[in-house]
Amino acid sequence: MSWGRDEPRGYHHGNLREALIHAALELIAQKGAAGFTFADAARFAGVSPAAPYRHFRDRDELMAIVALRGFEQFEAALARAWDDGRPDPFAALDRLGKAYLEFARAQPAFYSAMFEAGVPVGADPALRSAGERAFAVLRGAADKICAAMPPAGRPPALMVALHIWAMAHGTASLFGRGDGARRALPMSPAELLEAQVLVYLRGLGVKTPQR
Amino acid sequence: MSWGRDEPRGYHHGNLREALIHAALELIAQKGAAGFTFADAARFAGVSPAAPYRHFRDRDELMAIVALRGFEQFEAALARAWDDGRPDPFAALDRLGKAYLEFARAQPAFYSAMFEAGVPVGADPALRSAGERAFAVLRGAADKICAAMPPAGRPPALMVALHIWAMAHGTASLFGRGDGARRALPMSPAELLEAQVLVYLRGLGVKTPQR
DNA sequence: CAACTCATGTGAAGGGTCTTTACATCATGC
DNA sequence: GCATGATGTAAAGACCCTTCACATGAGTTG
Repeated sequence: MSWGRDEPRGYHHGNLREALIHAALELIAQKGAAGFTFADAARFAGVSPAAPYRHFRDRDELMAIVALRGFEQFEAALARAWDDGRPDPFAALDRLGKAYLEFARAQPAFYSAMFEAGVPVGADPALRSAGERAFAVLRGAADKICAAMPPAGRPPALMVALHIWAMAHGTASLFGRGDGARRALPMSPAELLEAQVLVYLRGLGVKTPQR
Repeated sequence: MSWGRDEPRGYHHGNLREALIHAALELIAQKGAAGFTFADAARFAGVSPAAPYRHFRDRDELMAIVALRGFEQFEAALARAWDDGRPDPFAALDRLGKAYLEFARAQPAFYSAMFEAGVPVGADPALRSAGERAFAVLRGAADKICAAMPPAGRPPALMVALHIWAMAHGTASLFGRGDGARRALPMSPAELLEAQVLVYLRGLGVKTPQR
């Protein structure tokens, strides 16, 4: 793949829109969401600083597109991990948590754009709905977890989904980012989250299969 | 209080350092951590764009100072809420969670600088230690919670502290920020966190006094 | 009290980014 | 072929970042 300015090209780039998105990912990963500049992306793609404006209203719109792509990939990664709750919802939930952390670790550019760059997720309908779809995976998992409980005293699945989201997100944000400089932990983020979710499930009264 | 450029002043400002910190807080709260500029802060304080360089190496250092102040205020707010676990550790823990959320809601500028602006907390020793002191409040709370459990099967207090931190931080980051545009919830962030912590504590096997 | 010194603030300047505008190039369809 | 619209360029104004030489005046010292 070649998104940079390796080969010479004619007056027209041919695929500038995609090239700019990839440039943004590369640059955000390198220098953080704040350090990334529109002109940088143009330079990276080998075009003039004005060219990006043919494809995005401004830097913020490019950032929002990156966040949108991020939510789509995030949803795909979570859905792949959840795999419809196979072989059982608890093993699948464990994979789901690990996938959440893995995404935050391996895709810092997407994660920043989605959660830290101040992109107004609620404003853009497309972005909002992409976020909803990603959350829907968690929601589906919570449904199956709740369905495994006796109907009496069964908690609202939405609440359980929000709780799982908060645990995964908190763990990822505090301990699971690439920098690692944040804190020396006695255990890995994945172990920490797994233990946390297990305690939480026990608190819900769920019988998790012991291993 | 007057940190703006209300009254005229002589050649020297008299308290520029503090004025710039307050300007930064004001501007970050208004326009976000990314939108805040060094020149803006100077204008806000009524001095030339070069003046801030007499007090801070660059924009990043000012941001780090804001984060430092934030951690100090955060620690104070958490300690006040925890109040050494009075009247009982569970009521105090509930206050602690609410204080965490309240800080994120009422002090978005501090919160952004501390957790979202990409300030390298691990790098600066003063910043790192301020963060540690804030966390120490959670750690102390976890100690008392664990002490209320039967010694057999008592979990590591550090792990419990990290779990509580992750829950509070995840809830605050996802649902508790000022914008509110993020998601319509069936319950308030405070209720959500309280329920989550209660479930978690039950999972630990703690007997929380019923109300 | 006068002179000195140093912290603090200014103005100007170079270099970078953001964004718009008029213009250049080329792909596409008729 | 040729018109047309999409895409890229160059240039320009406004703003920010940062440094430098210089100005000011507060505190110290004899």
